[in-house]
Amino acid sequence: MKAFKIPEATIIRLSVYSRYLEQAEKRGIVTISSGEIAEGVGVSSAQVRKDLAYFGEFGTRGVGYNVKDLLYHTLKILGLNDEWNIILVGAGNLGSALLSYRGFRERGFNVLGIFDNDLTKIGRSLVNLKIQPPEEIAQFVKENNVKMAILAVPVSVAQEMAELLIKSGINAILNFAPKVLNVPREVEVRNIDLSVNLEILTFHLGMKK
Amino acid sequence: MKAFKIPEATIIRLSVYSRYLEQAEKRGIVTISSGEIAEGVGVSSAQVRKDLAYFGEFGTRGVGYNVKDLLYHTLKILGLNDEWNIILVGAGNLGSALLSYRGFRERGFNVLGIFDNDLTKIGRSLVNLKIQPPEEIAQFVKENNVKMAILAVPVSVAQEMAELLIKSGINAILNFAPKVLNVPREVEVRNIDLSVNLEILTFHLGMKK
DNA sequence: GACTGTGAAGCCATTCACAGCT
DNA sequence: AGCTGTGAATGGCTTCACAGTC
Repeated sequence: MKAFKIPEATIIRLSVYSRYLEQAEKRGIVTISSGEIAEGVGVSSAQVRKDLAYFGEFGTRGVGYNVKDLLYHTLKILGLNDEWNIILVGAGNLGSALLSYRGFRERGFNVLGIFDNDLTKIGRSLVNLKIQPPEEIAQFVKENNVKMAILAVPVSVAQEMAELLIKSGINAILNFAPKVLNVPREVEVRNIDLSVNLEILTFHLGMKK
Repeated sequence: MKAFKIPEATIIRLSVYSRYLEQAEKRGIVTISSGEIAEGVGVSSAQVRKDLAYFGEFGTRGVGYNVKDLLYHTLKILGLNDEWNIILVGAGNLGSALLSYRGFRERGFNVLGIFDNDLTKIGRSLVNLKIQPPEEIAQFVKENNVKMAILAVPVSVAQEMAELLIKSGINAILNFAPKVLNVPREVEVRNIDLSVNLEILTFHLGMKK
């Protein structure tokens, strides 16, 4: 169970399997094969089995996997059996949208606080939450057991805000600023770079001519 | 169509190098080494050289790369020497935010049209653009030379909208719906799955205990 | 001396193929 | 007979190390 090095790609797929299993459970499916999961999420069945094998033996040979059971295990592996309190830093367009993104709520992520250093925004409310100044982050994080933050600020202040977050006790950041954040090794960072994703598409379009 | 098989990871990094070079050029830097680029974007210098080598020889041994020249080449490789007209499908929270995201504009992407199938939204304006019904997509795409679309709709209509886009002549889609889209092989799709990214973080946080 | 470009080596992830269960 | 779990083979990306150039 405590496997050593697990490919990042495996974790990504595990998250996708997990959501697929949720749907399958809702549709009342009791047993599912690696082939059916594979079909549903667009990978090979060997890939599904290999990915799951990093964490244990969840299936029955000749039969398949019990949907409910496998869903439970994938959620547990991903750390989703409990809910997560998160904060949002940056109340601009992107931040506001993320706040009302239903997908987070559905997977157990609660945005409890919003922070922005724009004085004109502080005190205003966004979806029932008052925008607070960055100085409040440290206390808020302690009081509300927050481990993760979504960073949706301009590049110019991204590094500075990341450092403030880390000093405040945050140890995982989902960063939307198109900039490589410099953080201590023990802090987890995932970057979502919107332009890069469009540029990969233009690259491929260019190749086709 | 020249290069053989170029790793997706190389394209992603190329996009990052490109933006880094833009900054370097703005700061007036004329020559730059693979080591400096590497340092700036958080990869190894060998990686930088290898990535660039897929596309040609852009540097001078013993000297480094000319910033302006290399920037030009990276933009060209990515297909960014021209601007791109794109459309947005889905005028919900996420769609609205993406519309006002400055990063797209800065890299030459113009959102020219917004479409949504919510009748209460149609006709309303978002950042100077009138929201149009999906039936208009086909004509709009033809008239405005649109090749790419951003898809920010609920999972329930994502596949259907993707098919409409493809029928309308779109051949690259940036998909935000957490669902695997079924599309013909010649259509390029990139998925940005916000929840998956948070879940990778929770996985890693779980591992640390 | 400094830095690029690149074959070779090393490493990691995916696919194959089949033994092992039910 | 059907499907999982997994060692072995394959394929692909990254790192190494150095020859080549300025």
